[in-house]
Order: sequence, then C-alpha cells, then structure tokens
Amino acid sequence: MHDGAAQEPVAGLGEVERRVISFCCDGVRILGLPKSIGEIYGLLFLARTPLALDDFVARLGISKGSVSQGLKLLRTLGAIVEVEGPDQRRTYFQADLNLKRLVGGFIREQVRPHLKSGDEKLKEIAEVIEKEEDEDDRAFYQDRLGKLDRWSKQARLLLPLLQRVLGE
Amino acid sequence: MHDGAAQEPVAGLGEVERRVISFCCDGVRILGLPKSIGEIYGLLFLARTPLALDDFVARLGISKGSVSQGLKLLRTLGAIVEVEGPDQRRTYFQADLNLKRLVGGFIREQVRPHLKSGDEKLKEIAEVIEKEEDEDDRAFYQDRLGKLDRWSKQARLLLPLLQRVLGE
DNA sequence: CCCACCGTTCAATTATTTTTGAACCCAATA
DNA sequence: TATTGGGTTCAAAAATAATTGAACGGTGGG
Repeated sequence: MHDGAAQEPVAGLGEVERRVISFCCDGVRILGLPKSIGEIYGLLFLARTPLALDDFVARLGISKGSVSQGLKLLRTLGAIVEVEGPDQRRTYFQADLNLKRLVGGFIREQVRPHLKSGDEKLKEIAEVIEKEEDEDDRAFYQDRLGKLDRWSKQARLLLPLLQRVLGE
Repeated sequence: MHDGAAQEPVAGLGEVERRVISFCCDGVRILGLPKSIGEIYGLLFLARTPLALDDFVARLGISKGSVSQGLKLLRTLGAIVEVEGPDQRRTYFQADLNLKRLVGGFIREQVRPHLKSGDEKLKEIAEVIEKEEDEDDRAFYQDRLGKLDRWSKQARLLLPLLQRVLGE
C-alpha cells in the first residue's frame, strides 16, 4: 500500500517544522485523510500564534482551495478551533492539543457514519435471507450473518472504550 | 473522501452473496485496503467449501493477478488459511472466522510498522531540536514534541487492549 | 452603494492507487 | 526431458482521490 518513506520537502519552513509536518502527514494518512490535512494541522500544531487561511497558503505552498477545505474538515473534527486574531476580518485558528477531543471528533465524523450504514446493510441482508427457500442455505447464511452482526457490535462497543483510554 | 454508497454489482452471484461481499468491501475500505480484498474475503466467508484461485477469478470476474495478490495479503493478515482440497495441484483457502486473529493480523502487518517508523521520526526530531540555538524556541519545540511522544505511546498502548476486547 | 478583500465552491487537472494481462517460473506428469 | 497447468510478477492501463485555480458570494469600510 504506502510505505511511509519519501516525502517531498516542504519549502519555507524550519527543519523542525518540516519534520513535524511530515510526521503529521503520516499520522493522518493512517486515518485515511489526505496529506494536506496533515500539513495544515502540523503547521498549526507548531504555531505560537493563531493562523489564518493565507498563512497556510504562504507557508505550505498549497492552494487556497485546499486550505479552505482542510480547515473545514479539521474544524468539524474538532482538531482545530476558531479564535480571535489581529485582523478583524480574517478567521484565525489554533490547534486543539487535547487528544481525547481529537479522537472523539474523528470517531463521530469518520467512523460512526460507516458503522451506521453498515448496520443498515446487515438488516437488509437479514431480510433477504428470510426469503431464501432452501432450508440448509437459510440456516448457513443466518449463521454467517450472525458472525457479521457480532463483529459490528464489537466494533461499536469499542468506540467508547477507545475514547476513555485516550482520555487525556 | 468516500461516502459508503454506490457499489457496482457483482455478477454471477446470489443476492445474499452480492450483499455480503459489498458489506465486506465497505469493511476493508475503512481499514484502507482495496475493494478486491473485500470481494475475495467476502466470497470465501460465505463459501461452504474451500476455494482456489480460479474460483475467485470465475465467480468475482476479477483478474488472476488481483486474486493472487489479494490471497497473498489475506494470508499474511491471517484472515484466510490454506487447506487441502479436491485437486491436489491447487492451493485452497478457507476464511478464518476468528475476529481476534483477524484484528491481530491487521495490527501486526498494517498498524505496528507505521507506529514503529513514527517513533523513529520522533527520535530524529528530538535530535534536531537539541541543536536549536534559541532557548525559547527549544523549550517550545520540546513541549510540543512531548505531546506527540505521549500520543504515540498511547496509540501503542491501545493495541493490546484492542486485541483483548475483541478476543472472541 | 460600491469596492476591496476574505473565504468557499467546484470543474478541470494532476497524483496516486488499484487492476489488468501477458510473460514468466516451477512442479508434476507423461 | 518436453509439456501442461497452477500461481506469481510487474509494467502498463484504468480507476479513484486529491489539488488547483478561477469564478463566485458575502461582508465591512469608505
């Protein structure tokens, strides 16, 4: 799949920044998010003052569109938060350094919806199996579906646990 | 990103099979694996007898190359297992229905390597920070790096717990 | 009420990942 | 030792995802 090596260097940044940003890119990659998200979060994570859209464009060298979308996603995840800044007309952001909230946001926005739609699919499958004529087939399918149901339940059970363990 | 809807129908299969396979595709997608992996696992999950490479090619309508690679990955994950079959010359497989082993394999093969290389990156960053001249900058960077270190440790801590909770 | 500027949107482009299929290797068989 | 058939490999093609940039909407200041 992806091998974790070889990242194009990010221009106009100090070495620590470049490396931390690269680390964040790896991190969001594992979560299935695009690199630009990692760059934006990484830069903000190391920023001593709030940053606004144009700061990301200038320092990371990525487009306004990408930054706008990235900030939107990170905001809905709760990974960054809007704050006041020097220029009244701009929207400034700070990184939220609380891991618990970060994980919570990711689960809420990216994981739960999948589990939910998965559950609906399982229900539909159960209905289809009901209609199966052959007794043996029906029993076999029901057994297998039971497995899937249990797996899905365990996955859902896991989430609160996950949040608790990662609680700051 | 991906929205969980709209899957092209799989030909030559019963409705239950099609649906379960689609469910498996969603599942592996969440884990960041390609659709073909989900198709292969799904078909095998519903198979009453062991299947060999050509069975997957014929029933799923995907190429020999994809099936070969998919079986290889699923085998290293421990999600499927080689078994004897009617034709001595072929290699047959069965799905492993034990969730614990499945999760264990995924963590071992897909998660741990990332955490490991992440740790190495953090060590390198620490070294770079040491060289920072400015006292304030160094302190600030060290604080932030501490955060990342803690997060990385918590992620690693999580894995055994995960396996325990999902233990059949 | 107009202008200037910040941020959003989305069709087109670019980058990345996945799949294909033909060439190949190897073992079993004749 | 040639042949056949199962399985692997990998370069090329196809599919998918991410990024760009130009056009647009809205807001605050003049």
